Amino acid sequence: MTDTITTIEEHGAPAPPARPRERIVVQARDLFRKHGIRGIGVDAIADAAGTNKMTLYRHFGSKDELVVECLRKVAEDIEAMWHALEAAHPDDPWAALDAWVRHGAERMICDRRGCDLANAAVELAEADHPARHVIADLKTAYRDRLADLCRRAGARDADLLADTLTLLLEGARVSRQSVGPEGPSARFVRMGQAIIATFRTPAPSP
Amino acid sequence: MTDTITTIEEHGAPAPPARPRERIVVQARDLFRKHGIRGIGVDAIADAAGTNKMTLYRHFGSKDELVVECLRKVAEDIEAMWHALEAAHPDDPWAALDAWVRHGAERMICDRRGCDLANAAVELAEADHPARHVIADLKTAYRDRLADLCRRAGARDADLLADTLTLLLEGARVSRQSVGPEGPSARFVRMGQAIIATFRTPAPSP
DNA sequence: TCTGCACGTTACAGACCGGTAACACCCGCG
DNA sequence: CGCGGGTGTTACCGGTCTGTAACGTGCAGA
Repeated sequence: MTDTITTIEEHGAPAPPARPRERIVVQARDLFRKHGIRGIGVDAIADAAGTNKMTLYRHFGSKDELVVECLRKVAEDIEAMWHALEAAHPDDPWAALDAWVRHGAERMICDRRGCDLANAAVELAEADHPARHVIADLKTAYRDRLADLCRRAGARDADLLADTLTLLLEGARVSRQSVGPEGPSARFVRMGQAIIATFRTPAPSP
Repeated sequence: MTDTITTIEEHGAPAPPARPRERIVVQARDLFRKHGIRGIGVDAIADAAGTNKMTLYRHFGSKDELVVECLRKVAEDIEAMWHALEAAHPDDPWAALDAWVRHGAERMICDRRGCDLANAAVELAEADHPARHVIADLKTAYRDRLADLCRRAGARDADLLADTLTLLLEGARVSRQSVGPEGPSARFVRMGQAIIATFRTPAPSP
């Protein structure tokens, strides 16, 4: 019985996960994020995961498959975020919307790079890349979920509000990569809250 | 006196420009846009420009230099857009703002890929890439120009309006690459006009 | 103890990339 | 006519990339 296994088994898995497959995905997500998908090679990913290229290719038939798997993991994180958000504000959709805005801003603070999904869409220019369907599906699901929240809140035009907030966040995250955190994205929270307030009143203009 | 030169001299330069340097830049912009900067090689660019890699390297010391030159050309187009916009609405900033929104939407219709500057910022993940300064400067200049227009129009909070519109357009162009033209970006004009209207009234809420 | 399976290691293939060297060519200009 | 600069051509270098082959190893479970 080696130490490596006992230590892992003892306290969950806070450090590197035991199985090579998970370690690869974790490291791949990190490195794709830092260097871009085209900017890092599978060899470096396997190395960072403490394994080797051969094992990587035994789990993922190609680099593209690994990319898709990483995007799916991103989706899981997003799903968890939604659950936490709705659990924190079960009966107050407006508060949930406000929390969504603030949460979006918080995520931006730590990250120099923006949204993994959007970045991948930009980087993988080929129109038939296998990741593109995944990206489109996830982004659409995200918007629909936000629209559902707006609808439950009784916003004036829930779909338009959801679309506006979606573009605002998307823009903030990409703007950060162009001009940094001091640019227009710095006032994302104020914008979001102001726009939400606009959609809260029944009908201001005739 | 050869034909090639006379024809060019006669009717401006609608077809391929005469000099290899310009042809290279034109083709590079097109191919960078279609395949991404990392997705196309200098050899293919030189080929598309009807010349060869050696000539390309005689004009541009490196691929990065060519990238920077292309971004500068993008800036020239943006400059021309601003001139046209302000010339069309010399004394009506609100109309100019509205035209800006509609023009932004028009540019999106034809383009599957979004903003060259933002795409480059996403793709060139290295923090010290020579193109990053160019991108940041141009994006900042763009925002400042929009803010100036908002200020001249007498908007309630000109800077916040400019930032909001900037993020909205940025988001629309990147969203298109994720979910296509039927996504949230489809209603960019409505959003922009609604937001501008909000900033036009003196102060709606106490 | 034996067997099977996941994993590690090394080496390699084949392609593409950015960038350079050397040389031939053509054409305008003096 | 000769000259020089911009251009075309070919070949090449060294590196990196994705992906594969072949073989060795160590552990787990029967």
